[in-house]
Amino acid sequence: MHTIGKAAKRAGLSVDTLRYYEREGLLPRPRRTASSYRLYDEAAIARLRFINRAKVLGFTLAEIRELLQLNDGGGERKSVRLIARARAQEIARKIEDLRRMHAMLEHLVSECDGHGNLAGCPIIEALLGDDLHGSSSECAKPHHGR
Amino acid sequence: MHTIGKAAKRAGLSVDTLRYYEREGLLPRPRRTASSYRLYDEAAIARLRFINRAKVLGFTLAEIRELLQLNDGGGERKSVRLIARARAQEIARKIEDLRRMHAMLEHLVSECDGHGNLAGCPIIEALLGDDLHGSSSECAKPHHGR
DNA sequence: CTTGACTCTGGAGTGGACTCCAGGGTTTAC
DNA sequence: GTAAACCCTGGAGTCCACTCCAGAGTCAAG
Repeated sequence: MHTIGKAAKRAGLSVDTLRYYEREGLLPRPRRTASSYRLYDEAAIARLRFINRAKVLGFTLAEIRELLQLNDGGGERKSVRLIARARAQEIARKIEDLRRMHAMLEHLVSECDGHGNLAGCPIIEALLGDDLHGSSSECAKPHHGR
Repeated sequence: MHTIGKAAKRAGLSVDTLRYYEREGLLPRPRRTASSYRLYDEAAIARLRFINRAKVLGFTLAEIRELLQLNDGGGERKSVRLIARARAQEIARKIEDLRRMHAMLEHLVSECDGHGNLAGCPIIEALLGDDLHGSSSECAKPHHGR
């Protein structure tokens, strides 16, 4: 049994974060000592690690809560798979957005020799003008959310 | 000369956003009518478009302010180029992070047939277990910032 | 017995980029 | 003339995932 500080250390999180997760319903209310110190067992720490891993994969806390509820309530694989797939698709979209941005920036940087004042600087020109990357218009606003 | 609503529409922003940008110093204080309605000319609208384009490229408002100040103050190409390059590098890093996440998720999803209850679901297993993607350990936390 | 490290609670603050509100005044269309 | 649609200001609220705080209690080492 670990007090909050040790549990936090073992899970790689901060004490405040553990209490926050508890408030947010990602962790069940833990057992307490007589002096109302929280006590965490190995299962609780495994749960914290689960949360951490899912965060690394880019899940939001809301999704993680969903995953945990599925797990706690004996949900179905189908649901978990769906969440993971949605996440993967969102990430793929985001990557596409970023790749477009990156291409435009690289293009602009490559066109700019970095000498002289701003008059005629291709980067500024591009920002001022009507076209951002030469000609075509597949330049959409990035998708929002996360 | 446009009042704020029309200027906002032409720039593809909201009225509130225009006032916000003014407060934040991205826009100079505009001329006013006798009844203190803001008036925007074409130059102001061009500036708004500039801001919008830069946002599409993923610049933060702070960077955009910097870019605008450079432009207003007759800065040097070198500085602009530097900002753009830094931005491009950040984006490249972010793309790498997302790619890693995506690969892991896709792997997990492909391993899950989507049938049955959660016992033995590879996605849940991966989140619970000690390894996230088979074996190696190149799975770092995503870089933070933006 | 004291010091320092730990824990508790409830609540406030952070940042980035807005977005919304109340409580007014103004302009335009019919 | 009146209703709708616009504009003004200052300030508060939003989202997310924390992070920090004050003020108080508890525990382990020396």
